[in-house]
Amino acid sequence: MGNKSNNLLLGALEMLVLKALLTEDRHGWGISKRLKQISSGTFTLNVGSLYPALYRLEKKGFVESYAAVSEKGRDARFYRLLPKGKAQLEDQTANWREFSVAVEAVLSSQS
Amino acid sequence: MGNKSNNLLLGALEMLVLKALLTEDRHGWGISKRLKQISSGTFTLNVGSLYPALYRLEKKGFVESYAAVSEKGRDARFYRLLPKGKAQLEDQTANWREFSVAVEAVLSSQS
DNA sequence: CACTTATATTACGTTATTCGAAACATCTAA
DNA sequence: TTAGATGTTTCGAATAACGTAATATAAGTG
Repeated sequence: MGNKSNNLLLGALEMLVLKALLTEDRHGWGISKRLKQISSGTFTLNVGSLYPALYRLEKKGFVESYAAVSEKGRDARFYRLLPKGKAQLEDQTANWREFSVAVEAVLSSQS
Repeated sequence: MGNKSNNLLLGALEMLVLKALLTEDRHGWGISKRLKQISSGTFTLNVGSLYPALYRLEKKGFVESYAAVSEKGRDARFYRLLPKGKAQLEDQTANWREFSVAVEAVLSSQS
C-alpha cells in the first residue's frame, strides 16, 4: 500500500482489488486509479504490492486475465472476476466488517 | 491473531494492545482477555503474536514492563503505557479510522 | 527535435508480522 | 491425580507488502 502511515492494509488489499473488478474488467493500472479515486486518495497502491496481489488472485482462481487494448490504446492485461472470486469477496467483506466493528469497539471503549 | 478467518489484524495488533493499556497496567494474559471481552470474542490473540508485539512495543519505548503479582496471585509481567506510546496510540487510531472509512467507501461503492 | 509525463507491466530482494506449536511453571478444583 | 486455568517464552515457517529499478510506448510541451 502506501498511505502515509503504512501497513494497515495488509490482508485487505486483495479484497479491495476484487471489489474493483466487480462491476467491470480492469487492468492493474486501472484498478490502482479506481481505488485511489474511490478512497479519495487514501489508497495509492504500490506496484510492488498490486501486481503480486493480482498474480496471487489468479493463481487462486479468483480472477482470470487476458490481453487487450486499454482505453488509451495501450497493450494491457485485463482481469475478470470469476464466481469463486465473487464468493471470496463476499466472505472477506463480511469478515472485514466484523473485524472493523470489533476494532472500533476496542478503540472507543472506556475504562 | 486468530479470529476464524485470519489475518486482517495485521498492523492493528499493536494499536489494540496500546489501547488495552490506556486505562490500567496489564500483563500479556490480561491484555488478551481484555481484547477478547471487548471485541465480543472476535479477537482471540495468539500468544505467538501477542508477546512478540509486547517486546516490540517496549523496544520502541511505547510501553515499559515490570514484574508483579497478578490478581490471581501469580508472577506476571505488567506493562505500562508511556507518553510516547499514548501519542502513538492516538496517531494510529486516527490513521486506522481514516483507513477504515476508505475501505468502507470502496466496499460500498456502486458501479 | 528533445524531454517529460502518463500509461502499463515485470521482477527482485528485503523486511516485518503473524501464525502454529511446543515447552515450561504453578495453582486450584474435581 | 488429573485436568484446567493462569502466565510466559521461544522457534521456525509462511507470506505479504515494500521499495526500487527496469522496460516500453504514446502524447504533449518547450
